[in-house]
Amino acid sequence: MSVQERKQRERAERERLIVATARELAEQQGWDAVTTRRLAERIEYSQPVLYSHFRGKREIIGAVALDGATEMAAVLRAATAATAAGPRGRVAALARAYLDFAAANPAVYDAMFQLDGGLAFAQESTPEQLKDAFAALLETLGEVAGEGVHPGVFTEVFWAALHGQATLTRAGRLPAELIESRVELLVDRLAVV
Amino acid sequence: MSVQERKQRERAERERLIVATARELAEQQGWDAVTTRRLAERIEYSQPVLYSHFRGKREIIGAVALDGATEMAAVLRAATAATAAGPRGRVAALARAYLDFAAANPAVYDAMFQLDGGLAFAQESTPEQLKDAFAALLETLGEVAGEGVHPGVFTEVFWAALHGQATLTRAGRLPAELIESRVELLVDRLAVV
DNA sequence: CTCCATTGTCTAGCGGTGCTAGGATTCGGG
DNA sequence: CCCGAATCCTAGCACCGCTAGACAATGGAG
Repeated sequence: MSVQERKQRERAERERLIVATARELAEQQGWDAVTTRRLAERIEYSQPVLYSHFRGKREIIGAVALDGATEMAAVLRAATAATAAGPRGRVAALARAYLDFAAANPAVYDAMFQLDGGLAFAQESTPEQLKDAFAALLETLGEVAGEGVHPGVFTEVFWAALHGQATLTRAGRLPAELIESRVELLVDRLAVV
Repeated sequence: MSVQERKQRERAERERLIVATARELAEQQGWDAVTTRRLAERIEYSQPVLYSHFRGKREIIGAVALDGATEMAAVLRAATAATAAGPRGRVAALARAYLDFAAANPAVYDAMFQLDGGLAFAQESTPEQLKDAFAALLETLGEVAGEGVHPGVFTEVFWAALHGQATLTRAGRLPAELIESRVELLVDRLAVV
């Protein structure tokens, strides 16, 4: 029995290694550089080993996305918890933390929201990590939805606005200089305090 | 002389054919299906012909994006012009037209804002078509920026918010049912009327 | 009208991709 | 100790973007 358990542990460990390596490689050189060959070489196994853990490349991206969601949820909660000021301050802190996370972890952010990781969204079968990341947004944003506005819908709108700024800024579609004034404007207008 | 002119015309015509075919194929089966081989087959020339018009696939995507920008600018201006109601009504019409365009032409929208078409953004060398599409947004949104708010920055924020909704909705990240209430909320909060 | 140079186009191929079939090897249980 | 099962790798498929070099068509000069 113990032997089987050890093997299972080693297998799980190797799976974590794959995901971590994929993330690292994507963050260093972009997702285009994450090929199954390079990834296999980095973990010092042959290509087919990857396919004994994941159905294919898309599932690996999905795994990175789930890791990222967990991390993002923690980052967002930490940011709002650290802010003593009222709702307005918490929302501003949340927005900045979100954009900072996206800027600091572009590959992970892409895995979550830009690439196809084969994940379900906004439905029952959505993985727990994604629901929780959304919940982290909802906790703070629900306070400032305003009367008669569904907190969930408000969170979606605010989130989409942040997402737009995150992606357009990183892709060079929005000038990088005025990031701060854009997030200020967004918080001022959307949040009801 | 006339012979050369005819050849030039035919060449320009073929270039238009390439771009139109790429767009059509992308809209039908997604950008992944737009390979140089398939594209060449559809226009009934061999692959290398594509490279006598464009540096590579990315430039073809860029050409589709420019076409899309021209079209989008026209659509947005038509939508606002057709609305008699005041600034609030024009902004709402603009927002709906934008989201409709993105939903109706997903491949073109991707070429413009999601994929790498090798285009410059938000700088001097930005192609005229892109500047004009942004100008179309600015014309209507500048009216409702509110006092002390730079119209350009306001337009960027509003645009990013729309872009976020467009991409997240299409990728299944946001439920499709509440599109209308999300755009309503966005307009109500962001626009100062 | 003939010849040549230029232009245009195609065939074939390079190195890369995601993914998989099938053989070799290792290893635990009887 | 030996056999069967589990594990892993080599080799290869079909496809990708892109390009070198052979070949054919064509317009201009003599």
